[in-house]
Amino acid sequence: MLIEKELKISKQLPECKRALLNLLFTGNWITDEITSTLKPFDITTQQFNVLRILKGRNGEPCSLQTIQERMINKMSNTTRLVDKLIKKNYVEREQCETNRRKVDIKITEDGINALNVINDAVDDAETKMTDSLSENELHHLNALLNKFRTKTYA
Amino acid sequence: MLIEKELKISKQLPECKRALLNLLFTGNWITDEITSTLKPFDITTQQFNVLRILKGRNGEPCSLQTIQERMINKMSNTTRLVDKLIKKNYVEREQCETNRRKVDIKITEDGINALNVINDAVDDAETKMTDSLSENELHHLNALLNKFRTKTYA
DNA sequence: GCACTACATTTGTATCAACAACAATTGTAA
DNA sequence: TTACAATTGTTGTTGATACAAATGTAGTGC
Repeated sequence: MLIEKELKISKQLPECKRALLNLLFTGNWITDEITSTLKPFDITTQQFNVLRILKGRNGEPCSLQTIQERMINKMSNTTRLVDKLIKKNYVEREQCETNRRKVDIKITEDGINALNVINDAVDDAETKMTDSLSENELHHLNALLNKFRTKTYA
Repeated sequence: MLIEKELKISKQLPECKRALLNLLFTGNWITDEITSTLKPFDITTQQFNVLRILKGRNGEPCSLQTIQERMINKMSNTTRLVDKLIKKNYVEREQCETNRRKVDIKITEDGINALNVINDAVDDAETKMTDSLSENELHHLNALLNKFRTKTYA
């Protein structure tokens, strides 16, 4: 659907403004879909994200800083986000031995199990969300987005 | 830049997951840019958005519901968002005469003046942000995004 | 007019996020 | 080995946000 129609904008926008609105709107759309997919599992998208990052490291612990770097939305307080996951017994925290400023965060068995279950639901949702584009179109979209974020220096 | 590199993901993702990450990441990137553009003007992106919506109506008042429909991210509490704008003297609120359940929100002179100034800054930022893509590529991107959001029913 | 439902907005509450101040640790260099 | 700067994480405060319940208004059938 045309973004102008979606947001009930009467006049036609220049292509660049339209692209920005379209990106923001589509991003929110995806966020909403994933949020509601995760709702039954009582976990937020950010918490889910952290679990995925930790699992991606195959048991290797991860500092808060490393987690933050890899998050889709860089947030200002990873400490408290991890606190939530500790309360749920999905991750463990301990002081890093080689650099005592750091904290090692590790995913627990419980966390891995939970993540496996949740991942199935999310995979489903993700597949459905990208249904309308062909593999080729998705590839093209990715290329455009990567290029989009390229900073051009004058 | 490749999204895998941006988020330091070691393995290659399937195209569909990559597209979703890419969209979310790019959306956040845009939000961050606009947020920092607006910061000196002491206004949030959502408040700015509401002002733009109201100005787009050329003086015609607008109910809360109408505003909500047209916002990029549908939020749960437009009342308090408008409260903030009233405090700043950018908008006025009065009960709608024809339907007293509704409230008419109108942008004030102050609001229009502020918006004009802010718009210049935002236009600049928006132009810079879309610099890396050609008009043609932007058009293509828009087409893909519109298609992306098409729901396919089985 | 009265009960009933739908609608539009507001309010209460709990949670979440941004920002800044702080503390602890490490690295470096006189 | 002391001094100073940089890194890493935590905590307090304040404001924003989501969700649910409540309020007030309109329309509809009787």
